[in-house]
Amino acid sequence: MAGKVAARRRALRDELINIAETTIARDGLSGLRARDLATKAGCALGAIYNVFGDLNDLVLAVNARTFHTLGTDVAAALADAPRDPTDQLIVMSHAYHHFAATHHNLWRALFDLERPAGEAPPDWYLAEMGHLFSYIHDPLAALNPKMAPDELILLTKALFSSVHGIVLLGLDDASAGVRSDNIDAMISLILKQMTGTKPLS
Amino acid sequence: MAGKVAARRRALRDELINIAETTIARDGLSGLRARDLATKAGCALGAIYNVFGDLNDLVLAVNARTFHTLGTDVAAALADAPRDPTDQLIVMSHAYHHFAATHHNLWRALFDLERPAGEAPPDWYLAEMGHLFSYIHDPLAALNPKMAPDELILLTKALFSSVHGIVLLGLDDASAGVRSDNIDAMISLILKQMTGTKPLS
DNA sequence: GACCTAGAATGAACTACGTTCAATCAAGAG
DNA sequence: CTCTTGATTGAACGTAGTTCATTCTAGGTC
Repeated sequence: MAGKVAARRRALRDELINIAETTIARDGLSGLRARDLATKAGCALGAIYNVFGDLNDLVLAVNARTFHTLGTDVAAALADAPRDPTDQLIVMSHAYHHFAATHHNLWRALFDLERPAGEAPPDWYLAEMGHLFSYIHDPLAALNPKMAPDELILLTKALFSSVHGIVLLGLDDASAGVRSDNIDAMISLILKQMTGTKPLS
Repeated sequence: MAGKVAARRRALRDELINIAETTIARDGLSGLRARDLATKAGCALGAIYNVFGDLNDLVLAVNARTFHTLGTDVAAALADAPRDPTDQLIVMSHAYHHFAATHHNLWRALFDLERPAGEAPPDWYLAEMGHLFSYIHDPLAALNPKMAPDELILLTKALFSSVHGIVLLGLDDASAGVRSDNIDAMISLILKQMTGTKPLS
């Protein structure tokens, strides 16, 4: 039977990604150990390196999945959001926060995995990032019809980064024991200020 | 001579912090190696552990210094900034960006050093953070005289987090080879939008 | 079905860490 | 000078990721 080897390789690949995903979700990126992985997958230690160049490559595969799910979640939130652009931005940002909070370790792995200096991010990363940006871009364009395209792109990126920063530091506080139900409140506050809506008193 | 030992210990402590600082600045947090440290300091490997509990404690000491310098820089920028609150926020944010860009690895170490889960940040961290927040708080209070104190605190934190996020992702791009002179532009854009100033066309 | 071969699978071994601790050394008291 | 105490030392330990000589096996050939 031709292709049996290739099939096993693919099966092991998926298995390893699954195990790595649950391990990172439970113990964080630094909880991922090659030997544990091999034990859990029922394969030899070296087998991991037949399928992935190194553990970083494996984490990259997990990250691709995570990022895709994140994109799907945000898109779903946008789909049944109100027509109002400001509301759309808020709903998406809350979805981003919700994803980061419920998959904290997986979400952190997206940004904690250190890329070799000066190396470009993988294509799928840029593609998923592009999706997220386009979701944000359109409501912003509706809100600022007269803004120059260049500036609109800058604003899109700035707004994403802002929400990301709020979620990042907010969840950091949360994991240090500081109560932080107010991440959503901060997001709404910023977005309403930025889109010209008056705060709700 | 009493106290000679204690003096040597203090000297070694400072020496180790200095070496760790330049090492992290050059090679990043992950470039810090206990054996290199001992060699450079001309002391035994174990001597490090007479002075610091572990390498994390040493990095914490470096971070205290870094954070203090950061606070000083931002305060200096605020000192010779215009009276206009929006301008003050922009000038401080640019100073934050400038510090992060010129001391990238040291700045990253502030946030990359992983704290044991659920453990509170050290006091000096909270104190320095408090300083930064108070610098931001006052101009914001001037801009929003009618805002409730609670909401103002939330806005302060949200604004800091936003600028932090913009700088973080912007420098990430920069270190991946993407041109990013526009970090300052994004900061100004966000702050002007948020404080109600119309963008400069 | 027996044989052969390419390349996959294996896991002991290697390197590189942080950290420890039994052995060593030196400072100051008597 | 000797003794004692506690600082100092660095070889050794534990735990990582990664490698590669060896073993095994799938699948083609006669």
